[in-house]
Amino acid sequence: MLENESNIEKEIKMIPEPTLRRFPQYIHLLKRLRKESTQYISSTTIADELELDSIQVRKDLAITGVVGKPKLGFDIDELISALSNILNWDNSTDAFLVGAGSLGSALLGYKNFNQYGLNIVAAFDNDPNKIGKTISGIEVLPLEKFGNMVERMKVHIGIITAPPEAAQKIAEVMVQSGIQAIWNFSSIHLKVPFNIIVEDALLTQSLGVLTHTLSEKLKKEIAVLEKQ
Amino acid sequence: MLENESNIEKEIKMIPEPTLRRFPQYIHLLKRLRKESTQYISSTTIADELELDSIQVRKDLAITGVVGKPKLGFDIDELISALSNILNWDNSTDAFLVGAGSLGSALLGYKNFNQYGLNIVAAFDNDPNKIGKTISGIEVLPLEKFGNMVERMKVHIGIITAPPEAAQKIAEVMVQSGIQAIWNFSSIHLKVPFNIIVEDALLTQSLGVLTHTLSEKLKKEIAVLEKQ
DNA sequence: TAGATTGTTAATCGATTAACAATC
DNA sequence: TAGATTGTTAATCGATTAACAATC
Repeated sequence: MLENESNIEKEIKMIPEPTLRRFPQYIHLLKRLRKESTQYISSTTIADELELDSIQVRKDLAITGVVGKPKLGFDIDELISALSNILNWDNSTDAFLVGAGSLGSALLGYKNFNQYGLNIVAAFDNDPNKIGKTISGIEVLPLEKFGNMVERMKVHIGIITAPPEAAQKIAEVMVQSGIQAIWNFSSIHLKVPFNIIVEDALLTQSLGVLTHTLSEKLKKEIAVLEKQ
Repeated sequence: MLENESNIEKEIKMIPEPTLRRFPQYIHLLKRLRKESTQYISSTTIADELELDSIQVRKDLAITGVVGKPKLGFDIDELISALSNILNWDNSTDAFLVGAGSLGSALLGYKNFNQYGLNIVAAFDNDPNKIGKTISGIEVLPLEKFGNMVERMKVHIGIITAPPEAAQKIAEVMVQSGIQAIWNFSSIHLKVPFNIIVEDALLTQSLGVLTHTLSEKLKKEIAVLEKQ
């Protein structure tokens, strides 16, 4: 009972988003290291591998509640299970996907998501050419069935891989059906009630940073050449 | 000549990364609004649409050099072209993709990238079952040909959609071949020389935020129910 | 003109980094 | 023990937000 209360307390203070975003990186690295049968790892090693600051790593890991041993470091298995628990990657959560185009099909074929707590159980579209097709073992259903099935299967996560013009409407259908969290792969900003979680995959954001940084680099190189 | 100098000066001060990451969002919104034939838009409207702070929007837009008109706002077309120029989305940059699995195939099929300055011109893999296949009009070539073709076609961008075990080695091949920027879809952290640009797509990071936030939400709701 | 909006300088906030004592 | 490493408190840094003058 007491332990339970302190757990709730622990969860009340929100994890800073930058920290939360580093957690998956830690998990990936730790799982790789575990295969090499090392039992302990120091914050310095983690920092080196991920090109972070070791103080930052220690502060991040402090949030998990796992305590390290001076001179030894942290128990890798302990870290993996603590981090997985925080991200809820130790449970499998069902999700419905809407938009069975190329990106949607890719996600349906990406069985690795199961490793990260996500289980895509059904796909929907309103294109008659796609409805009825089976992609990676999952049949594409007509969008009209979405609402009923969300209720019946108590699904909480919706994934939008539809084109931008359709995305907002799909989000609204999802919210009305009782979806609580949306993973948005469309490039538009979705407007949903405050209590609905939206996480944007933001592929074009990432691409923008890449194309900008590269063009700056090339410009600088040309500038240097011209000076000579 | 003078103008040229001031241009170089302008580009020397780096754009803060959070700002840079909002630029694609602005472009998406502005393109959508332009279709509705509005010519001007205020920072307040942009902020409302994207759920940002209007002061932040003004500060971001100030970086583009586009000046707004009091009481009217900013010229949408001017903003689009200034932002596109900064991201280098008004040019088309060729890219090679390595890893013709499900995610790689999806990206090959995603013709929208052309709109964002990226043109995937060839795909590579070392799986004999995939080599020779044509995906969305692009033939999958053996990885051994990568180096030669990068040199011949002067390609600067490499995209990694291979499994994590293979990713680091592919990155090294890319660097040796003269690739300058890598768009990394694998979950591992790539180690490359300091002057090579790496941008991670970080799908699992995004997924981690989603699954964590949802589980916290559900926990809270259960806690509230139990109190009653 | 009055009022909406821009653009800039200053204040705040929160994350990162530094410093250092505690520990095995 | 000596030294590497943890964990915490304080300092720094940079982005966000506030305040307000300038402008059409």
